[in-house]
Amino acid sequence: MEEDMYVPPEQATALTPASEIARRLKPLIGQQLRLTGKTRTDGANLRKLVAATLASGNLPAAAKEGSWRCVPPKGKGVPSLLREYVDTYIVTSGNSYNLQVWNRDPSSPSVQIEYTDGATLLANQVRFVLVRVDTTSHRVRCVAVLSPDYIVNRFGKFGKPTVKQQLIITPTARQRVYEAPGSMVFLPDDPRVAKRTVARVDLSGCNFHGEPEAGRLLSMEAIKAIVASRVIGAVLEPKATKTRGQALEQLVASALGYKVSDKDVMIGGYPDIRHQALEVKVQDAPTVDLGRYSPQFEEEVAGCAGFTSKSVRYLIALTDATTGKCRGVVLCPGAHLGDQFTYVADESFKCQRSIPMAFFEQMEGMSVANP
DNA sequence: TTTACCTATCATAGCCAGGC
DNA sequence: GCCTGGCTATGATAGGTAAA
Repeated sequence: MEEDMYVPPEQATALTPASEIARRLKPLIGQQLRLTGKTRTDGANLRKLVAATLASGNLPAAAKEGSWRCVPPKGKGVPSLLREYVDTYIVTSGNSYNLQVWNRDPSSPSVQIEYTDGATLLANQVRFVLVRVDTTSHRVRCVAVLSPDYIVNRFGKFGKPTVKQQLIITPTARQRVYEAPGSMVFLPDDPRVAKRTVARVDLSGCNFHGEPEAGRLLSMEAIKAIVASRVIGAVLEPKATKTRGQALEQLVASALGYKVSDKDVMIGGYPDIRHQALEVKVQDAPTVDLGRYSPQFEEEVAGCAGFTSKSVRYLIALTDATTGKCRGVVLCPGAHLGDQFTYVADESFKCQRSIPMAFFEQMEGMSVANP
């Protein structure tokens, strides 16, 4: 049964050796795995395929209920195929494969599974099963079973963990914004910030990436008026996912009175329009990626003196997925985002390591362990 | 069983350092 | 100074699960 794959082995020492795992996964070579193009689906299908293949052979005995526990809260970052302590990854196209390991540092000895007798399974013991699938024939081209040590020795260390904070604007919450007066949910600055703001100022000579300046910080009310006339109803090309954010940034910056060139908006950063301590986002999907900073946790913002992640102002434009038309706007200091919407409970992080595609070319048609 | 919420998945854009 | 490739960050979205 496949569901047994989600229970660790009775003995931490009873795991099938990597070389044997590779041998058992040999039948996958040439097998078809229908790629849907939906990343999450493809990843899940691969995991099921590997689970079923392993489950059809000899597995270590399953641990008894109550004899073990997942150490990380909610099992975050623990490999999914626990019985063989394996995580699966799908490799498709490109010149290199970006191996992304979520919520654990793959080369650290941090405890993932703890048995009541004191035995443990550690993060650096996980076996990585990388399966390359051909994007046109949808057939498995090779399987590599790798240990974290091997990956580090051969390709270098995993990169610095990158943090991702998320906020959810549910369809219901989105509807509330659409139906709010002026299609806008608006909250003013904290009084401490408000007294540093002005109602109007000529910004044409300023760089919007510069630090906020006394006397040149617009009040939220002023920004609100500009947004109402220039952003609500604006169309942000739906096809250009990655550039829509820049398009909005450009639109807002010029509406505020800055002189903006294409080059200016290419410079990312937090907050986007630092001179106004204003972070700008376009959303047609519910998940808002906040990136490194989240107003849920107050932090000084580097290069934005006097502001923290809670006082930085957020402008979130909610657009229609098909037309790209902006149907509502949330404009408020970061501190208030949480009153309206839901934060994803914990922050997530990932460690990345790129692996050249040539590595997989070498093992075409093979299933090997730490070659 | 169905729905709603939360999280994990892979792709890729954009930045940056090192080589020429 | 330009090009290349690796690293980091951001992006949409479906799977998974808890609640209804």
